[in-house]
Order: sequence, then C-alpha cells, then structure tokens
Amino acid sequence: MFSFSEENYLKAIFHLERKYQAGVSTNALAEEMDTKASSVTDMIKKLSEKELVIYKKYQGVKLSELGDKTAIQVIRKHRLWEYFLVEKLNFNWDEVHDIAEQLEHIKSEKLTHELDKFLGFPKRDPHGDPIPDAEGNFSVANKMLLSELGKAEKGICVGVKDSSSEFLRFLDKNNIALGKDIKVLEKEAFDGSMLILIEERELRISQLISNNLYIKIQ
Amino acid sequence: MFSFSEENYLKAIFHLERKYQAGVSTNALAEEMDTKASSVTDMIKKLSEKELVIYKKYQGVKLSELGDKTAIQVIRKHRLWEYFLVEKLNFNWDEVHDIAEQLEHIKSEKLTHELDKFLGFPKRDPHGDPIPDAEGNFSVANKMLLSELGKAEKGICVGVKDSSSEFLRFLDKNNIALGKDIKVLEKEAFDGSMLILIEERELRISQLISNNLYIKIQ
DNA sequence: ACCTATTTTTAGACTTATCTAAATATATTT
DNA sequence: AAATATATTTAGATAAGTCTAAAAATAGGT
Ligand SMILES: [Mn+2]
Ligand SMILES: [Mn+2]
Ligand SMILES: [Mn+2]
Ligand SMILES: [Mn+2]
Repeated sequence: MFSFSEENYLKAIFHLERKYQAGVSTNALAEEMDTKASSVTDMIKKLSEKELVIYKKYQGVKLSELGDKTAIQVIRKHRLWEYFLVEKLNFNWDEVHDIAEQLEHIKSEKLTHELDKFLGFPKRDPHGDPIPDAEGNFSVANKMLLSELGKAEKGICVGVKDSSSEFLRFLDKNNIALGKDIKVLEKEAFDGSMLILIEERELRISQLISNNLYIKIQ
Repeated sequence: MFSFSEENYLKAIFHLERKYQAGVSTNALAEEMDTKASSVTDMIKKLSEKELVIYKKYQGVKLSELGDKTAIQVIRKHRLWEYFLVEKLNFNWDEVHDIAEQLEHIKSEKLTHELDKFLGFPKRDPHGDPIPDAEGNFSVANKMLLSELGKAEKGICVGVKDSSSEFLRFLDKNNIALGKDIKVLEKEAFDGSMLILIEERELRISQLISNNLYIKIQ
C-alpha cells in the first residue's frame, strides 16, 4: 500500500498536528523526520498526489481523512508491538521503540487483529500512550503533567511525555513506574523542583522530570 | 546492516545452492527472485563487493561464509515468525509465509532470541522445515519423500516440500497433517498414484502429492 | 573448428528517496 | 513601504533497485 517512508511522514504529521494544534510547517516536519526541508517538500507533494494530505504551497500541510486513518493504523501497530515486546518478550520499556519502528510497517490486517486479541486488547502501551482500536478510536484519559500539581496534591503515574531511553532509565533507577502513587510534598518556586512521596520514599525531582510525567488524579 | 533486497537474494542463493548442489546461475536466480537476469547481475556485483558472495563473471555465484551466515539468520527469523503466527496467533499454515517474508527482515538480535525463547526453542516450522539455532545449526532429519515409499511401507508425515497455499489447503481438505501416520496400501506403476491409509481412512493420491510430502520412517 | 542457440553482462533509462545550492515567497523590522 | 531575515520551493545531483534492448561470452551440435 504505502512505503515505510510515506507511513513515517504520515505519523510525524499526525503527532505534530496534535502538538501544535495547527497545520504542520515544512521545517517542523523536517526537524521531526530528521531530514532536510527540501526532502519534505518533495514527499509532501507525493502524499498530496495520493490524497493523503492537504497541501497548499507555503501554507503547510495537514492530514486528509485517509491520511489520518492511515497514520492511526501505523501508531496502533507501533504501540501493540511495544506492548508485546514488554509483556511477552521481557523487554524493558526503554528498549522497545526502535524495534516497534520497524514492526509498525508490517502489512497484515489479520496479524494486527490477532496480535491485539492475543495481547487481550490492551488500552495503553508501555509508556502510557493509548492504543487505538481497529476502528481508530483512542481512549482518552484525563491526565495532567506532574509539574501542574500543587503542594499536597496526589495522583497515579499514568504515562511519560518523553519516552527516550535516557529518561526511562532515569525513572527505573529512581523506582518511578506507571501505576505508582505520587504525592507532592513540597514545590520549590525558584527552580520548579519538587519533593514527592512515592512508595513511602521521598524523592526530589527537577522540573524537567515533573514536566515529563503524566499523572491521573483520583 | 543489509537491505531487504540483499537479504532476499542471499536467501534465494542459499536455497538454490542446496537444490542443485552447485553454484547458482544468473537465470536460476532471476527465476527464483521473479526478476530479470540483468537485475540479478547488478545485485550479484553489489553482494560481491560486500563480500557476501563469491562471483566470477559468467561462472555463477555462491555464498561466502558471511553470506551463508546472513542467509541462515534470515531463514531463522522467517521460520520462527511462522511458528509464532501458527502457534500463538491462530494462523493456519497456509497463511503465514507472506507475513514471515516481511517479518524476517526485522533487525534485532535480542528480539530474535527472546522470540525463540518465548516459543520454547522450536526445532521445526509449521511446514516441517528446520529452524536453525542462534549459531546457525540446523537439526537434520532423515526424512524421505512419500513417493519413495513402497507398498506396505509406513512412516510419519513430517514436512511438505511445496508449501504453497494451494497445496496446504489441499492437505487440510484431505485431513493430511504433520505428525500423522501414513501407510502405503497400493502403488500404481502406471501413473505413480498411491492408495494410502491415514487415520483409518483410505485415500488415493497422485504422484504430485506424494512427491511433495516428507515422511520419516520409524 | 565453426556456426548457432543460450546465457550472461553491459548500456542506458526510470522510480523513490534523499541531498546541496540557488531561487522565490512570506514574515518581521525598521 | 522598503529592507532584511526566515521559510519554503525548485533545480540538479546521487544512490538503490529495477527494467529493456543490445552486446558479449559460453555451450552445443555438426
Ligand atoms: Mn515508541
Ligand atoms: Mn510507546
Ligand atoms: Mn515460508
Ligand atoms: Mn515455512
């Protein structure tokens, strides 16, 4: 159907549309895809010919209905495979992204569906991101960033915003994991750092950390 | 490491070397790869530059040690994924080949190993073909073709030579499956057809069928 | 040994996806 | 409103993998 490269562009546009709640600029896409603006223009033209995106010169790009649907299916596969790797093959959550980048391009609707069934139709991937169902519906969670919580407020850790290996291993090292209760004990106005209580341990974390942890309030 | 196309060529050369027990000709490879001889020559040159094959103009091609090792790893992944699809995801044995053709190119040694472990280190794929271990060792079985059996001889069905959907579905329809006992009741000299006994049922099969079923004698 | 048929290679072209450098359009400042 | 800066597109090139058509090498038959 579509090439790996086309699928990767669609996915990138999908994420950038949500990030900036607007059309996606050539430069933003070049940055996200780690490529040059001229390459992006070329690809956008091709995606536009295939009716996957809506594109007007110099005006940025956005996904068509078909492009959106296609991007979601790629994301669905990515997250299902990540879940598979962690839950069935003993991978750690910081090791799965690159492999899922490959697996997300495998073409077989039956495979995707049977994998989903085999995994018990999981709702979230190892990083707390929602796994769209076969129809493309995401289950939305009312999560917020830990940095938005005030003193004495608490919630459950439900996701990470940054899912780089570096950040995930930092969390591992400090025993921060999805599903754990977190309570804000102190909040430092000067640098945004906070003292949190997690599993009876007190831990001081910088704002960079609290800005990348999603919390659900009960 | 290597491209999908390169890996597919290596695999094809590997299979043809065994099929003809000799160097592989450009035309044979073109036929196997479903492409043109000129494309084969181009690719062979590239593989030769990368030291994956030994090639002398007009003299055919054979795998180097590195090429052999690489081909075996691709075959290992192909067969492990086929096993996974049948044993864990409820695929029928005639549905898995095309998906495995995609999955065999996923690059991650850890993934291959963890998958192998998860599956219980299976020795054979759903078609009875041996799955090489991490070091590339195949377990050899002393199988023979059903067509080579004489009247009153018997054995266990352990593999298929042709693993096309058409053949596999024919076997399904006639309740022929790996692991079943087969006894030759009659053998017709005229057309090579035979009457076999399989699970208390008598079945007449043409030589085309008996030529594509592997049997192990007790 | 020569002629012919077959196999294999080469030459030149095309597609996809990328790049650099240059041109053009849009946005921001003065 | 003009000048300048930034963003985007175009032009032309490259690499991988394929193709067709033509040339060259090998194999077979007499
Ligand atoms: Mn990921
Ligand atoms: Mn994820
Ligand atoms: Mn197969
Ligand atoms: Mn197989």
